[in-house]
Amino acid sequence: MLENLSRIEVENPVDLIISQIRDLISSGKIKPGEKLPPERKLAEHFGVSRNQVREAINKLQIYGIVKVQPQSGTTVTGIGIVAIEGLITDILRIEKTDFKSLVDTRILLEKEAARLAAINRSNDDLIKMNIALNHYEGILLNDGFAIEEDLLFHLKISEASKNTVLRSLMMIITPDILKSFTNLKVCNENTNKKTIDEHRHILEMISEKNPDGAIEAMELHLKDVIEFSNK
Amino acid sequence: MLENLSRIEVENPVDLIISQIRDLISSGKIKPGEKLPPERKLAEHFGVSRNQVREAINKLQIYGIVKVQPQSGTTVTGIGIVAIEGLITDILRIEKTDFKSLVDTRILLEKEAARLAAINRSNDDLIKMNIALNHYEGILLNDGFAIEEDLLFHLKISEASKNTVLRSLMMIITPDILKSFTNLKVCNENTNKKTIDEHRHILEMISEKNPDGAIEAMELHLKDVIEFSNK
DNA sequence: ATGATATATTTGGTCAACCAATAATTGGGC
DNA sequence: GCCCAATTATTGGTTGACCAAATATATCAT
Repeated sequence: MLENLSRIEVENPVDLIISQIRDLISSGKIKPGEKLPPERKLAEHFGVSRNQVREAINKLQIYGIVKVQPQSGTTVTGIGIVAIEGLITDILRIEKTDFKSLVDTRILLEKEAARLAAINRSNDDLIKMNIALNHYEGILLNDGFAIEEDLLFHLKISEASKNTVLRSLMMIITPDILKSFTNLKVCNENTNKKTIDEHRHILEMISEKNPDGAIEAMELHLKDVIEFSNK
Repeated sequence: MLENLSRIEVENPVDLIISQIRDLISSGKIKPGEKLPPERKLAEHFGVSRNQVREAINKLQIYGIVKVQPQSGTTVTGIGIVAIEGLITDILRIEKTDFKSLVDTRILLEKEAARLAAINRSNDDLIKMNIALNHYEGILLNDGFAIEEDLLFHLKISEASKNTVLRSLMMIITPDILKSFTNLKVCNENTNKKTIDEHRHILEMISEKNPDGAIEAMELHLKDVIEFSNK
């Protein structure tokens, strides 16, 4: 009964440090290409432990804002100035990404993935997609919902597209899609039979190496989601 | 003279630990929702320090594979099973992204961004894009190259599209684009005047709220890059 | 004065010990 | 026998000290 009360969200000290460093960069005190102050100085300046500074720098490194060179220093990447423009704040409150943006972008990627898969798929890809699809159907008919397995099938399509970047991007947004769908309860039980047919149709088009047909099939499949996101 | 010799790339121990944990999950020894063994046990089992395990878990957390609960334990999230399928291996060899995939995907995103920007751009967006464009031209005419500023202009377009996810994805691939361009020396000085005109044309189309025109202009602008990636 | 070499300092990386909050256990009271 | 509180053990978080490599400085021979 208590889990729906507003959760007291204590601001993570590491995120605060990230913000501080972000300010250092965006205010122009440190320009791209220049070195960040050493971890010890930063720790002293912010009045925190060095490990927390290290953790913050680690995150910044993962996002590509800075590059650490062992035994030398941490430099602000040239692209940092690009990412700083808004990426970090996005990461800190990633839940604010609106649902429509997510769906629209997903559709953009999915259609292209289906098109490329129809062109580039190997026989091995076909087998893998089939396995994923059968697995999805099995779970769906038993439990009534199988969002994860659904998305897994879609990921196999992006794999078959042979475009590694497209696939990576699909993987990046997949968790968010899953989260949103679960939260908003998009899945609808009485559409199960329909979605299975749609999936089979997509796979068929890819199998036949029909790019336009694949796009069309994917468009049809995602139509419900589009409508849901538009309301 | 030595800096171009093949650098001996020692596999990062933290990445190795990530692989190990990935295996623990994907092999089914730990299922979504279940707890990961405590950090101390993992450290002992892998024969490494606890800090390294913590760092690995940190990364997994950033990518949403696991969720750490202080003083309680680290649980594998539901989405893990999807992400585990390949996301981690992507993290480990992110540099293997091939150039063609990168360019193709970029074009897909850029065209959609231009289209949406032509529909959704505010007057404020126009001002920002203009500033970015002028800044780009200034640097270009002085130094002869301004890839970063170029990409900054493109990012402003994705901002004007008002699709936050699309913008985030653009930001994610931007560093890789920059890296590839620098490595392959795609930029060509005698095309400077041309690219400036192309940029102005794109901005014009967005300003006029002409989606199709914006797509076309962007296509034209990226034509050189497409040709370069196809050879 | 200049150059190379040896030393000292600074750097990020690593580690083991400690802290506070939580979960599990145990003991007592009803 | 059952339930609740006090205690103990376990958890992730934090800290300061130490390490090896890279850099800056000083020293000395030329």
